[in-house]
Amino acid sequence: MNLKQLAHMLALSQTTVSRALNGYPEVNEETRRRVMDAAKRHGYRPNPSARRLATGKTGMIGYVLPTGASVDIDPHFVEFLSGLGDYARSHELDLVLSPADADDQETTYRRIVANRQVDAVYISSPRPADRRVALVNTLGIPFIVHGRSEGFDFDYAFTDIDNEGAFHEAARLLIQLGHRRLALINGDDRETFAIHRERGVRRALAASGLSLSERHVCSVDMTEENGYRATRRLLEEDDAPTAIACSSLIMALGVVRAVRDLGLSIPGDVSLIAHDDVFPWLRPENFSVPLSTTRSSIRLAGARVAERLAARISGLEEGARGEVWPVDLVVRGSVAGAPG
Amino acid sequence: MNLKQLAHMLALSQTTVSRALNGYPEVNEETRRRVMDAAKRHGYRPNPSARRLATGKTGMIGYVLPTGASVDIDPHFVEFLSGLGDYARSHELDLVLSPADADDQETTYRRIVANRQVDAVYISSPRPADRRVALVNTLGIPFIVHGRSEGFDFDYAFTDIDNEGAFHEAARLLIQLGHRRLALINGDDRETFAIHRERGVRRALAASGLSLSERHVCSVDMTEENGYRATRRLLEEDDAPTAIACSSLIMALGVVRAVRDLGLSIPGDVSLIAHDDVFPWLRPENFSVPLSTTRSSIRLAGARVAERLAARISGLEEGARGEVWPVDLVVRGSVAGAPG
DNA sequence: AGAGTCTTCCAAAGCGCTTTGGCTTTCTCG
DNA sequence: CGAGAAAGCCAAAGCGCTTTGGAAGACTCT
Repeated sequence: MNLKQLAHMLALSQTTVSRALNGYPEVNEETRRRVMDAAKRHGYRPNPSARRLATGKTGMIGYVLPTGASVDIDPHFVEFLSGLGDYARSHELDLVLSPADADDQETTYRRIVANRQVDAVYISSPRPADRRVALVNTLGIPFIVHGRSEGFDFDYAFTDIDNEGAFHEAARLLIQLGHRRLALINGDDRETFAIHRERGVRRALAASGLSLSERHVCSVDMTEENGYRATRRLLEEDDAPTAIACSSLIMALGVVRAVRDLGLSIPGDVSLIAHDDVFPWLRPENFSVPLSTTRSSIRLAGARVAERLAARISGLEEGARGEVWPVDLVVRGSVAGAPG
Repeated sequence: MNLKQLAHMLALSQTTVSRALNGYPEVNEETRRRVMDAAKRHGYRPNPSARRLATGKTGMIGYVLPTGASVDIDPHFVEFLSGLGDYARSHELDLVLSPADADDQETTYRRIVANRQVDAVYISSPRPADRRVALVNTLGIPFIVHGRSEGFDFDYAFTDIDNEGAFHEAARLLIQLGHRRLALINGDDRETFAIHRERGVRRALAASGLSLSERHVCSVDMTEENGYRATRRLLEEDDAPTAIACSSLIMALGVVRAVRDLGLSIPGDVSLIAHDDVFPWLRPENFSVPLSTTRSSIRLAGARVAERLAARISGLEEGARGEVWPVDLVVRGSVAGAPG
């Protein structure tokens, strides 16, 4: 059942039927009702390919997925996706993932924009002066950045959490508890979130006349194993830290294992605070020693990004508004006063 | 730059240019070269929307993503996606995720097929007599099932791993080590994979005249917490099992924690084997006691599914061939002879 | 009653590609 | 040398929708 047939059986022109269906004002309400009714009764659904060709609108939002044998997609991604999908569903938006060589995403961005394959895109895990952000900005497609980039001469729309504030608070708490030597086990420090977290820790330390030793901060892929290794290295030094801030729950698993392997205990010998993106399958309160966290649901962020993308597509949202969500500091058993 | 312009500047018809570009035989090789060359030089890329409208081909593969506030997407999904994306990239295929109410996916399947939104779909986590499989089969769109359904009067194409064989081997090993009371901490037993795993364990036990107590098998969402709870419950009983088979590494984390909380040890008091889908961020060899596993890379499965979908789209693969991959049994420190 | 204004609808022109059917031109071969 | 076949190209008709530019009729107002 296509528009032509529907129009014919209603003895109307395609124009009128199309307009009736799309809510244009220049059609009699009575006629509109008739059309709507017939459309529903015959299960008419406009062909999206045709509509796309005519309007350029796709009803899809895009994401360029970095791939490659050595590229691991974060488990965070799936949780973000849950939120995004949940919102997208309610607005009949689909999500198209365009896999790209991790080292050449530009080609793919250009392609999906030039081809009008999606109405908007989002960008995640941005770095300072991220080329993707600059690119989509010049390409002129609506977009939202999940996280923040920095150092551009233009503004852009983003949704981020207050990473610096979160880790500042976490560090401040540890310092108040008497810790003097903190360590930070961070994610990839080429990404903005990691930079902000480190900045937060440093700022808290500086406020008390302390500082973060270079040897006490490390930047690694956020796996359990890397958490373990980093912790072993940290705790086997002479001036081992008495408190650790850690950028992910998964790494925290490794931290806990390392501490145990060394015959030490949490929080007796080492206090630990990790960032929790709120995975349903791994909860900080269920760690052997309940884990203190800086908490922010990445799933909610996904929903919010979808919401803003939808708003931008339909023209409800404009401009370069960035929003920064506060992060909860949740104190549990894994922190205590400094030993000695 | 569209076809019309390109044709005009080459002083050829659109027909000829189109044919030259698409490899049709009725065009002079010399002409084809000229066309190809000009196309490349001017960066001509056919407009996919137009091509779609004309041919019905989209260059996209589809997945219906169950969503809802209470629906969690598995971290397995992202790893599968890595593999899928990696292959899809090399074939210029995009993946479209269509979010659907978890309780009404049928509407979405019908929509994406009726609208010709994708060239093929895949289905994951199937159950016996899965309605989605029956549906896409009747809808007539090319598809691959990742996993297996059962109980249809038709055949279909799938890629699965030998879950029954894997857990049969695992159980057999435990039995050989003298264990008599096994337990199975399984995933959702409405899904085929879980049914097959349970069957494998039962078959191994039966072969030695043993059986799996109903109280020793449980079916839960695969979270750390559920692994913990199940293990506590199991080990606090009178006839507590001496060996546990577990359907995921994440649950195994909970198992390990529970065993420790109870003052018991692995493998001294309890042997443990878990299934490992091979996550880069959590490795069984790095558990405090290195974990024995049945191992199969879900990422490779993703790549394989993409490969088969691509083959089906281009007509290279036909028929209802199902393939079942063997699973490695990797023995590490978490298994030992039965205590006592 | 005639001019002007709405209201309501329509024919037709795109959107950019593929594909059908046919028209020249060249080649082949008895 | 002329008929038939093959090669190489083209014009035009879709694909199914939106949107432009009217047109016809109904209504208002002087």
